[in-house]
Amino acid sequence: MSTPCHCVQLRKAARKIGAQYDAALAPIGINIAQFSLLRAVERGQPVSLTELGRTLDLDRSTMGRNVRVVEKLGLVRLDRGEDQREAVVSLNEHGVAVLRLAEPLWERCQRQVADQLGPTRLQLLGELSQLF
Amino acid sequence: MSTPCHCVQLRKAARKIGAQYDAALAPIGINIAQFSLLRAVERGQPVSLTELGRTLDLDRSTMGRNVRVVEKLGLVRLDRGEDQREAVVSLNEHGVAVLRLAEPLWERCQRQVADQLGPTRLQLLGELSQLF
DNA sequence: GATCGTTGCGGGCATATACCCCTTATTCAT
DNA sequence: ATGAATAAGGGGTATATGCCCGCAACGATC
Repeated sequence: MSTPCHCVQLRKAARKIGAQYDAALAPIGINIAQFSLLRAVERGQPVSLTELGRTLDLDRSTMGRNVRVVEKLGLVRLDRGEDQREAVVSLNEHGVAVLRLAEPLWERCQRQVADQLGPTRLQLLGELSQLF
Repeated sequence: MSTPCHCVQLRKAARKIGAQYDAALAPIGINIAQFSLLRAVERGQPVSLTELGRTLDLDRSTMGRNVRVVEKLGLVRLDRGEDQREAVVSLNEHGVAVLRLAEPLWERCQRQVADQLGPTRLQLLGELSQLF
């Protein structure tokens, strides 16, 4: 019979786990994609959209849109870089505050997921993301 | 320092693998989500949107939209069920033909991905999707 | 048979994601 | 120095996905 599609399996797992993280972060009004973005901004700030895209391995245009969302939430500032083509992103105070509030929620969820999966399968995730 | 987020890792892997399947299926004009949907329709036809959503573990409204896409591609037929509330989906001839064409492309990609991952990680991936 | 709770869909809204094309800015080779 | 190639963004388009709300149909109960 038909083997399950590896891709479909992976997407399903990603959806389910994503929903867990989203629920964990919901109390402060951000989701896991936004949390991940804010962390990347904090690590690199001020950082261009292209650079962010490289870091998070997302399309440049996707970055532009995702950044616009957190900008609308009032969490980041967008400026022009020295290179006049670049749009550089940094956290504003609100963004920093939200990130600090989010971190413990994220950590708790991260631990729960780790428990759900167990060490072997958890290691798989790291290996998978390395492979690509 | 900051541990990588399990969710972000998973999403990244899913994006990357998804892109491989999408590229493999591109010659016949469908993507992996649509392929997966067409297979589910064939297995269950005629099948209601709610039932499909349960099978694929997707939100009902998502199913409605995804089905509309393959309908626009001319691959499925939508009818009313006996229960007048139900919209039931079946493949039309074109849908069957496309599915038959897609299968070998999908299988090749599936094998390539399996090789990339190796048996151990592949097994873990199966376990992972079972967890949900 | 009228009513009420349940179920199935569709539409609205929002986000994440990718691709393509266009404009503008920078860089590089001649 | 100048013209070509390249890089950064922005906007358009499209799909996948989820939540919420409202409408319509169904079924059980009175």
